[in-house]
Amino acid sequence: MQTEEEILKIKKVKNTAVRTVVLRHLLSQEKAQSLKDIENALVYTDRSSIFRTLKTFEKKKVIHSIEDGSGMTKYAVCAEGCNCDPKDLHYHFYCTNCEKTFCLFDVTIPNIQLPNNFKLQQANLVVKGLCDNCNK
Amino acid sequence: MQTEEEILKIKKVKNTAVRTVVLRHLLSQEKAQSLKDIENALVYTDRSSIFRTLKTFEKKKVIHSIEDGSGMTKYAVCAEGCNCDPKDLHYHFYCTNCEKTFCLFDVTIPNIQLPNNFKLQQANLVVKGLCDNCNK
DNA sequence: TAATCTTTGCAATCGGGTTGCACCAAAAAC
DNA sequence: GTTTTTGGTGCAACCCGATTGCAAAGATTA
Repeated sequence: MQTEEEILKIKKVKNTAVRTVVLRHLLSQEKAQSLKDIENALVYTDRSSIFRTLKTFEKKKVIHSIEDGSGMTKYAVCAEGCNCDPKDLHYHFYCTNCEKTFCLFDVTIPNIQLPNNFKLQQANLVVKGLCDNCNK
Repeated sequence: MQTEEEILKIKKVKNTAVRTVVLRHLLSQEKAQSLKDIENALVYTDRSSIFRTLKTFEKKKVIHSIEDGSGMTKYAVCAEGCNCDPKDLHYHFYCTNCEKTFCLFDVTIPNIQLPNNFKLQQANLVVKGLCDNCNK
């Protein structure tokens, strides 16, 4: 497991106080975090600083963003060696009742054959419905 | 081709002035329309009335909504016999440069095998990148 | 006709995201 | 080592799509 400092060094992002705590928070959470999640966790850090930090992280591929159907963009730390390639995609299942998001790692996604000369940058595959707990 | 009145009758939605013009507009457009699109087209109709009309239409399955990656919810009239089943799904491709949305009807989508007892209601499969025109 | 329910228009609000600006701290140039 | 430059931070304000409270107008029922 890499420390925050190591990750930032590898990804060539200057280490600052805000960046360290934001990255530490993201690393400590199991689930992808929204700006609001981070804001609530880091009460002494300004929202816009967190926001700009996330944008910086995303540009430098420290983290990637996820649209999970909840309406809020979520962020998660890239795994080691992750190039944010849209290859290892997975569906997100968003329960419209309990508002939880599930990552459907087991559902395979075929190659998306785009029309000629279209370039894939990102894919958000969001399925909405009722989870097992709410479907009773 | 059904008239607005016929569609509303079939779907058991009371016919009103606003509903007729909103539905007529949606029927007249090739592309799915956002609230703002409709607002711009129907200058004398109030935004919140259009909004509530869209919500009513959606509940009564006159139209369905689409998240195409543009950030604005779009609406389109259900085809005859459409139950808003998430069967005849297709990907949307959103060009991050020119901000146009493309429907990728030709890209087949396999059955999404959800975990036990999960219920599919809706799917938004949005692929983002550069379209052929912008990928030069 | 009177009472009730629904639709409509207006204004206000909400909430996630974003930006302008001044201040401050670190890095680079002198 | 001091000055200049660059970049990060905090605060407040703004943007914009979506949504709601409320009262007036219209339709429906008793």
